[in-house]
Amino acid sequence: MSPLNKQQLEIIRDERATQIKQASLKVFARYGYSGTKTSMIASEAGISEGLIYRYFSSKEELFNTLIQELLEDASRELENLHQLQGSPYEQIKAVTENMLDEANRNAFILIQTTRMDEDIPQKATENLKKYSADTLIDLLLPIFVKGQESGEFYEEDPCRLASWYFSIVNSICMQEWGKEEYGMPSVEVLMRILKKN
Amino acid sequence: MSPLNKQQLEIIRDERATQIKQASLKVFARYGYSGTKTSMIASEAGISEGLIYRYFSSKEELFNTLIQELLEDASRELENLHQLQGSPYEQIKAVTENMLDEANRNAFILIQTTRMDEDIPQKATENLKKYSADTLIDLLLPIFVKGQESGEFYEEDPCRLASWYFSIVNSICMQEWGKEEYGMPSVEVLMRILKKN
Amino acid sequence: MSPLNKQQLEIIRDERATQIKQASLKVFARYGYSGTKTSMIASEAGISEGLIYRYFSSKEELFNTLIQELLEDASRELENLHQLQGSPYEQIKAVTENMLDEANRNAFILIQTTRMDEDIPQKATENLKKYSADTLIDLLLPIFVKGQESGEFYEEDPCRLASWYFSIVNSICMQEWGKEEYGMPSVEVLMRILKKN
Amino acid sequence: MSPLNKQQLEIIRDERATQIKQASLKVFARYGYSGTKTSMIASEAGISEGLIYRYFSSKEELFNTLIQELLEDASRELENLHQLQGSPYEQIKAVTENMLDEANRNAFILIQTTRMDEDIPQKATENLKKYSADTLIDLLLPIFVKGQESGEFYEEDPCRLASWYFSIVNSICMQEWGKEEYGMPSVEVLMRILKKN
DNA sequence: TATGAATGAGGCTTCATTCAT
DNA sequence: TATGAATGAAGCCTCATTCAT
Repeated sequence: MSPLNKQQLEIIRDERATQIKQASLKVFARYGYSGTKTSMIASEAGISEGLIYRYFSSKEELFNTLIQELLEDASRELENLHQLQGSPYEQIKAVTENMLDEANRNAFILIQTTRMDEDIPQKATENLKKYSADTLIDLLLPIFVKGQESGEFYEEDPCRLASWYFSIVNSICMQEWGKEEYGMPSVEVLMRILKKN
Repeated sequence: MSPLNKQQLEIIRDERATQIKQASLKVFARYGYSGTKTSMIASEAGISEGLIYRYFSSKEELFNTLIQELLEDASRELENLHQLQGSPYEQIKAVTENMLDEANRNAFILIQTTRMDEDIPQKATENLKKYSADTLIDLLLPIFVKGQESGEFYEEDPCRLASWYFSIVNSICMQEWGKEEYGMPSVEVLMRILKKN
Repeated sequence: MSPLNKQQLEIIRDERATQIKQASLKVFARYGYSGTKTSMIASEAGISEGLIYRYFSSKEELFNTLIQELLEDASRELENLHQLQGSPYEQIKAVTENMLDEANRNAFILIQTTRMDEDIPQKATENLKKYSADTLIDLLLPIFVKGQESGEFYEEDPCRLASWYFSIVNSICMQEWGKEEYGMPSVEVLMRILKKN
Repeated sequence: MSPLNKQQLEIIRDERATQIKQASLKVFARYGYSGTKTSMIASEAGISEGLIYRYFSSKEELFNTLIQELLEDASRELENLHQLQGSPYEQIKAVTENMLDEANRNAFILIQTTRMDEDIPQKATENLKKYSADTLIDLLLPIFVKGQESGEFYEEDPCRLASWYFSIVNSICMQEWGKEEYGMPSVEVLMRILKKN
C-alpha cells in the first residue's frame, strides 16, 4: 500500500482524537475524574493504552480538552437561541428541553461533576468559569424580561430569576433518572417556577 | 502516673472516631470517593494517616460507615416530621428549609455524589438503596395529599409531584452555592412547583 | 515498526512469569513468606516492583502458585520412580539422592518452611496437605516391603519405617549445609536406618 | 501501700522480663521472626504492647536475648552430660531423648528457624555461631570414641559421625510431629545410624 | 501509527516504637 | 510501672506514563 499523504493522516488523527474524546466523555461522566483509569478510556475507545498519549499529552490534558470543547459546543449552541420562535414561555421551554435532552446528558453531567469535584485539573476549572452559566443567562435575559413585561413570568429581578431557574435545570440534568420511578420532572412543572398561574 | 481508665479511653476512642468521620465527610463530599486520599482525611482531621486504621479497617469501611450513619441520621430526623405544625405549605417549607440548611449540606452532597459515582464501595450503594428518597416521600405523602385536598397544591399524582419536588430540592442541595451571584434559589421560588397561584 | 505479534507477546509473558517465580523461590526459601519483601523479589528478578503485579495479583498469589507448581513438579517426578532399577536398597538410595540434590534444595526448603510457618496463606497450606509426603510414601511402599522380604531392610511396620525415613531425609534437606564442617550426612549413613547390617 | 523497695522492684522486673521472653519464645517459634508482631507477644504475655519496651529496647533485642539465653541454657545443660551413666549407647540415647523432649521443642525450633531464616538480626546469627552444634559435639566426642573402641558404634571419623548424627536429630526436632501419622522417629531407629548391628 | 510490557511515583495499609496519662 | 493511643517509616499495590518493538 502506498503511504498515506499528509491530509489523509491528519484525518486519521482527527478521527482517533474524536474517538478518544467520546470514549472518555462517557467514562469520565460515569466514574469521575479520579475514578477513571486511562485503561478504561482505552478499552472504551477500543484502542491500546499507550495510544492515548499520541493524541493527548496526559489524562489531565485530555480532560481539559474535553471540558473546553464541551463548553465551546454549548456556547455555540446558545448563540442560535436568539432565533428562537414563539412566546418567551415557548422559547425558555425549548432551551430547557434542549438542556435536558438525553443526547447532551453526558456533557452536562461531566461539566457539573467538574464544578463540584475539586480533584480536577485547575485549567478545567478556569475554563468552567469563563464559560459559566452567566453566558447562558446573559443571552437569555432579554427573553425573561419580555416574559415579565407580557405578564407571563413572575415579576422579580430577572437576573436572579434566570440564574435560579437555570441552576435548577442544571441540577436536574445531573441526576441519574433512569432508575427513578417517575423519571425526570416534566418541563411544564419546572416552568411553574417562572410562570404566573 | 496511673493509666487512663476504661471509660476515659472509650471517650477518647469515640471522640477520635467522630473526628475522623467529620473530617472525612468534609473531604469525601468535596473530592469524591476516589479523589479523596487517606492523607487528606488525616490532614483534615489533624492526625496521622496510620491512626485512621485504629478506628476503621479501611478507607472503604470508613466510607460505608459514614454513609450508613448519615442515612440513619437523616432517617431519624424524618421520623420527627409527623409532628410538624401548620398548613401543608408550611410543613413542606419547613422540610425543604431543613434539607437546604448549611449544616446538612455535606451529608446531602456526599449521599448524592455517592448515588452518581459508580466507583464506590458496593455496600454503600446498597445502603443508599435501602434508605433511599422513597422513605422521605412515603412519610410526606399525606401532607401532599392534604395540600391538594385543600386546594393549596397542584392536582396531579401526589407521588409523582412529591418525587419530582424532592428530586429538585435534592439536586439543588448538591450545588456549590457560595460563589454564585444569587446564591441558592429561595424556598418560596421552589415551592411554586407545588403551590397553585 | 509493527508491534509484536500475539505469539511473541505470550513468550515474553511466560518468560517473565518464570523469571519472577524463580526469583521468588530463591527469596522465599531464604527469608520465609513474611520475611520476603516484594522489593526483594523484584530486585532478585531484576525488574521493577510494579511489574510483579502484571503477572501475579498479589504476593500471596505468587506464593501460592509457586508452592503449587513445586508440588506438582515433585509429584510428577515421583511418578517416574516406578521404573527405577536395582535392588530395593539401590532404589531408595536413588530416591534419597534425588531429594538431597542441590538442584531441588530451594523447593524442598520452601515447602518445608511453609509446613512450619503458620503465617502463610491458607491456600498454600491446603495444597501442601493434598500433595503431602504420604503420596511419596504410598508410591515407595512396595520397595520397602520387597526390601524387608529380601532381608535387606529392618523388619517393622513398613509404613512407619518409610514415613520415618523420609521425615528424616526431608528434615535434612532443609538445613543449610554449606557452612557445616562435614556437610550433609552421606546417603549411606542415612540408610543405616533401613538396612540390616 | 508502702512503695516497694529496690529489691522487690528488681524481682518484679525479672518476672516480667521472663514472662515476656517465654511468651515471645512461643510466638517466635510458631510464626518466625518477621511473622511475629509485637502485639502477638504482648497478647500472649497478657501485657500491653508498650510494656515490652520497658524491658527490651526493641523486638530485635528481645529476639537476640532470647536466642542467647536459650543457647546458654542448652550449653549449661550439656555440661552435665559428663556425669551421664551407662554405656556410650545409653548415654547418647539419653542426650537424644533430651533433645527430642517436648519441653525443649520450642527452643530447638526457634534456634533452628533462626539458623535458616536470614531475615533475622545479625547478632542472633553471631550468637548461633558461637554456641553452635560444635560445642555439643566437642563435649560428646569422648563418648563416641569410647563407643567405637568398645565396638558398639560404627568405625569412622568420630567427629563426622557425631556431627552428622546431631544434625539429623536437630532436623527432626524441628518438625511438626503432632499431625504426622507415625509421629517422630523413635530414638532406637535413629541410633541405628551409630550402632553396629 | 499502534501495541502492551515496563517503570516508578504515589496511594492504602501495617506495625514497631514512642508518648501522654 | 503500666496502658493503649498516636506516630511514621516501610511494605504492598495501582496506575499514569514511557518505551521497545
